[in-house]
Amino acid sequence: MNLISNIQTGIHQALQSAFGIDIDASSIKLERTLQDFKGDFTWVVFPYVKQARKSPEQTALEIGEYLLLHQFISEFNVVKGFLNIVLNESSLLDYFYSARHDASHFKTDFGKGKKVVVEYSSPNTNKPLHLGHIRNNLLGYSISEILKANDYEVVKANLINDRGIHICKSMLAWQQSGLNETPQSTGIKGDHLVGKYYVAFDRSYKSEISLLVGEGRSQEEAEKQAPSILLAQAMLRKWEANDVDTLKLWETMNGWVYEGFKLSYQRLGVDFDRYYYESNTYLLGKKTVQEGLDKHVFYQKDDGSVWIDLTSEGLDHKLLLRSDGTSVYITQDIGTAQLKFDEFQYDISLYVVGNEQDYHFKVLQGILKKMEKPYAHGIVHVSYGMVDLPSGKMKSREGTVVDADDLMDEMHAEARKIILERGKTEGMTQEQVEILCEVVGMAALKYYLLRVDPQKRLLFNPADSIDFEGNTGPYIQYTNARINSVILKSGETDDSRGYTRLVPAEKELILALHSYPSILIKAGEMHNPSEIANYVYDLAKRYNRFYYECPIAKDGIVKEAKCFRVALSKFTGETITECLRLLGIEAPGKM
RNA sequence: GGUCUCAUAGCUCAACUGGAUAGAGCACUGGUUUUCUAAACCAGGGGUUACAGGUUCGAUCCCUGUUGGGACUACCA
Repeated sequence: MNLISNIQTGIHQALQSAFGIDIDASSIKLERTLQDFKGDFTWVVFPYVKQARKSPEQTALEIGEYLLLHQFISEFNVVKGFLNIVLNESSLLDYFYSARHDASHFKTDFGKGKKVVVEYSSPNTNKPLHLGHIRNNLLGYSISEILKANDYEVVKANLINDRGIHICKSMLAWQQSGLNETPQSTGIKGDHLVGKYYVAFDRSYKSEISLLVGEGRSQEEAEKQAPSILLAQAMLRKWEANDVDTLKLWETMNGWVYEGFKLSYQRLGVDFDRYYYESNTYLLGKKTVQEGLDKHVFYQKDDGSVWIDLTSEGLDHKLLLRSDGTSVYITQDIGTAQLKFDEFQYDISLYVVGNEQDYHFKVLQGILKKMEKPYAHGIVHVSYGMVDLPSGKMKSREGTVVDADDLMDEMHAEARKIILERGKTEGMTQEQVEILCEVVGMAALKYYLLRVDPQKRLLFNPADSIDFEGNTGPYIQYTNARINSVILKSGETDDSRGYTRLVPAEKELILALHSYPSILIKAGEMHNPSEIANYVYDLAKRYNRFYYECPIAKDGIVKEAKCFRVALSKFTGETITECLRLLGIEAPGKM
C-alpha cells in the first residue's frame, strides 16, 4: 500500500468526474507541503487549469471537495493554485503497520531481469590510492549495492591498468637505485614502495629536462630526449617483446602493488566479482577494427593508420590504430566492452570514471553505435567530479595528493579522540573500542564523500578535519545507536494498535519512512548515492526531534503509546541501517 | 581557437528536475539534561541564487549573451 498512489487515484477520479479530464494517475505529481502551510502533500493545479476552464482556486477547491467527499483525505485548503492535503490519520497508521512487516519494503523490482556490469576503481599499478580513488571506489560500491536493492543483477568489475609507460617508470627507477628494496625489507606497504620509485623517476626526469633546456633545447625537445624517458620507452618495448627479465620485474613489482591494494580495498569495504588486467586486454579490439573497415564505418589513411569520422555525432575524427599497427586506449575499450558483453550479456554497462573522460566515453559510445553493436545503448558513463584541494588538483607525480591510507589512519585517530572524550566506552574491551574507532572514522569519511552529488567536484581541505557532528556519518550512526538503546530498555511490546492522535513529530517520521522506496528507485535510476545519503540524514534528523519531544520507554508512559513509539523507533532504525549499508557504512549498536 | 562543464549564506552542501517566503550542517550568539545515549534538541543573525536580457500564470532550474573557474581537445593510458 502506498499513500501517494491512493491520493493520485483520488485526483484522477476527481479530474474525470468534475472536468472530464483523463490523465494517467501515476503522472500526477504530489509534493510534500512546505512547513509554513497546513498539509501533508500538495498538488499544483496550474498545469490543468486550461483544460478545466476555471480559475486555479476554483479548480483546486472542486478537486479538494471531491477527495474529501470520497474519503481519500481528512481535510484540505487552497492557496492560490496549490491544493494542500491533510491525510487521514488511520491511513497513515495502516500504512505504517503494513510497511513495517513487509519483507519487501527495502527492495524494489525496478531492475528486475536486468543485468548490469559496474566497472569502478580501475587503478594504475604505479602508485598508491589517493582521495580521488576513494571517491571512485565508494561511488562504485554504493551504486552497485543500490542497483542490487532495485533487483538488478550486478557484476562488479575492476579493470586494472597494469601495463604501460607509467609502470616502466617505477621499474626503471627501482632498478637504477640498486638498493633491491622490497616491502619485506623496508616494511613499506607494496603500493607505497612502488609509488616512491615513481616519484623518484619523475624527479630525475625533471632535472634532466631542465639541464637540457639550460643547454638550449626547447622544452618539448627536452621532454622527448631526456635519458630517463628514453630508457623507460626502451623498457616498454622490451616488455612488449616479452623480454624475460623485464616481465619478471614487472610481475614482482605489480605483485607488491596488489598486496597493498588488497589491504586498502578491505579497509574501504569494497569488493569485486571480476578483475580484468590491461596486460590481457590491450591487444583486444584490433579484430573490431578490421570489422569496422569491412563495414566501411572506419577508414584508413595512406600511412596505414585507422580512423573514424564522428563529425555527424558532433565529435571529431578519432584515431583507432596507429600507423605502426598498435592500438590506442579507445581500441582497448572497444575490445573490453565486447569482452564483457560476451561474458555477461549485460543490459547496462556502467563505467564509474572521472569527468575528465567525458569526451572519451562519448567517442566510445559513438563508435559502438556506428558499428551497430547491440550493447551500444547500454553503455553509461557515470561521470563524477574531481576531488580538489585548496591548492588545486591533486597530482601524484608532484606529491600534492591526499594519500588514501594516511587519510584513513587520520580518520581513525580523530574518531578515537572523540570517542574517548565522550567516555561511553564503558564495558567495552580495548579491541572493541578500536573497532568502533575504525567504524566511526570511516563513516565520517564515507558520508563526507557520498553526500554530495557525484557530478559536482568536491573540495577537500586537509587543514580542517572532517566533522563528526551535524550533517555527518557519525550523527546518523549515533541516531541508530540511540534507537538501539531505547529499544533495549523498552521491554516487551506488541502491535496492539491502541494508539491514535499522532503528534506532528510522529507523523513527519512516518511520512519520511514512507518515501524510502521512491528514493531507492531514484538513486538507482540516477546512479546517485547522495540521494540515499541526504535522505537518511533527513530521516535521522526527524527521529532526533521525535526522540526529544516524545517519551518512548520512560516510566509512566501509557502502554499504547509505548508500543507504537517503540515500533516506530524499530522501523526507523532498520531504515537507517539499510541506508547506511547501501553507502557501505556500518551501523554500530552502541557508540 | 573549438567542445563540454560548473558558479546558491563566511565555509561545505541541499532544493523532489519549472512551483509557494531558496533550506541544512559547520562557524557565531543564546537557551534545553533530578527523566529513554547532549555525537542530541530549540531559537537567532547571515542570500539581488556571478551579471544582463528572454521564454510563462510562475525561473536557482529552460534559452541567448557577458564575466570567472575547471576539464577535454596526443599516433599517452
